[in-house]
Amino acid sequence: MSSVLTSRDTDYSQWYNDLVLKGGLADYSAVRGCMVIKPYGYGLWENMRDQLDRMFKETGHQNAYFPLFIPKSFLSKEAAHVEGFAKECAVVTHYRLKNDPNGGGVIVDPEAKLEEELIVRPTSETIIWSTYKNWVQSYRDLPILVNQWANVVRWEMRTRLFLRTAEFLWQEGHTAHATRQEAIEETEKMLEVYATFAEEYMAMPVIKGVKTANERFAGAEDTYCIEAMMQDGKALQAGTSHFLGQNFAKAFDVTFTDRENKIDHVWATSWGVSTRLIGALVMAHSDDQGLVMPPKLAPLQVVIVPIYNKKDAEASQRIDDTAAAVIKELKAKGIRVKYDNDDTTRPGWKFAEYELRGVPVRIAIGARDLENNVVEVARRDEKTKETVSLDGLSGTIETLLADIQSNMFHKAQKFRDEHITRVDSWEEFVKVLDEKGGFVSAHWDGTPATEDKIKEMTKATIRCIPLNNEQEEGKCVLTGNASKERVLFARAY
RNA sequence: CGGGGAGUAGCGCAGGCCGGUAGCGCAUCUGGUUUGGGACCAGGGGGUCGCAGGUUCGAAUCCUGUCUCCCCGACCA
Repeated sequence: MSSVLTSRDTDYSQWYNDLVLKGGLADYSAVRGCMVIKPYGYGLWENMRDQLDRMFKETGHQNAYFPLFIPKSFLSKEAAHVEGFAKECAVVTHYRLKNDPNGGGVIVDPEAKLEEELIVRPTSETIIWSTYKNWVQSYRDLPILVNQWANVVRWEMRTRLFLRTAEFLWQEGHTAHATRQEAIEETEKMLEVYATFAEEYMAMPVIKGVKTANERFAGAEDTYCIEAMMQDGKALQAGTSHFLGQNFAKAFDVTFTDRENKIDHVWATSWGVSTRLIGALVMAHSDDQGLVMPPKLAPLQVVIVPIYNKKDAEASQRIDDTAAAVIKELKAKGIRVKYDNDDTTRPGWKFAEYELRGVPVRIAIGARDLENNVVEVARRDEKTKETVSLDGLSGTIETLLADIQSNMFHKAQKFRDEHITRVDSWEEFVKVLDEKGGFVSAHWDGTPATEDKIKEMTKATIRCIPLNNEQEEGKCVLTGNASKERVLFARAY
């Protein structure tokens, strides 16, 4: 074995790194905190992006593009916003280099200092709302439903491949509305889009909820989120949708005249998901043999491996012919398939390699199979193999891919559900967090101070207050004060 | 920024305490045999030992400084 993975039990972090690196998703780069997304990882991102993009378009949004650079003064216009992002901004101060007169290569030209420094966007609310000001006069200019696919930079202290990098790819939707109600509906609608995407495409169950004040986006009135559960029992925020109220409209003076000829500030939302979803996908499904990709997003859904026999050229030809016919049928059904007839690696090597890469279905074809009009079909999720007739094979594979997709979801859902624990005492709370992990459903007195205290004592935060949460009288797990509902705590990425 | 670990061939590592001019596995190249779970045989190529100073006749090895990366924590999507 040339590429052995660390097992999840041995070292979960190392297992994750091994998967990302050896599975061919990404590499470390020469720049601290920044990663190279390799073709296989980028192919996965393209599939995610394309599907999300379709869903955004279906809900009435259009794509646009705003600048990478934001004038420093813009960022400071919304108080909470600048507070939230100031500590992690990259700043452009100069616009020119020159040769070092002392012979030390190039240096920043001190004479090329910018009048106003530019921030590399950590998010685009400010540049976008400064623009929307010019787009909106009347209620007839609303709503604005715009999304952009972009890179952003947040100078994180500690980074992890895909989960937290200094630069990452994402989409950010920014919408403007005439009424509070409409903006809230938009926020909820996009949360629903994210939840559907996570569950139906990533096969990753999520809990929809609202963030507490502590965890809210800087500048939002309400932050909605989808929270997922990883295999090590830690929670991961997979997407957020913010109701921004009139905060940014006020900061950038974006007003409109309504039907009653009254002037009001515009109501806003923003929502985003990032390449972090790739990290979520990896940690939600993969195993000690490597990645496990959900068929709907897998860059490669089916790989066909020929089992040649050099002494029988005629049989090898029949294998190639059969594979060609199978590929034609699969492609006709829109299935992403590859024929790996590279004769420099042997079948066993290929089997291991495609398992590491998480290709959902593998078909092996040898001379022996052809004599019986069958092939060997292996599924990655359950690591099982069976002999399947060549007749109607593409239909069989199509059904199998759908079955894998649904099996992966149900497996992840079962795991997630088993990792939601209701607790009613502090002892239990700490015990469950330490010994079992996962979400802990407990009463909380509703104060930020209590949440902070709990975080300090246990490193657990409130991941969300689930939507449509059951109302139930109870006592705060820490303070014993009255509480009307349970919230979900967890240690999180 | 604190705590831990590591920089020696493309990858993974040994050598270091006891200084003498670098080795193993995998990968790679050539030829051959092979192909149903990471093949085998034979031959070959590849390294200013992270960087900079110092000690010494001589430094991967000792000393000083410095840089980088990974893991854990504080900050966060």
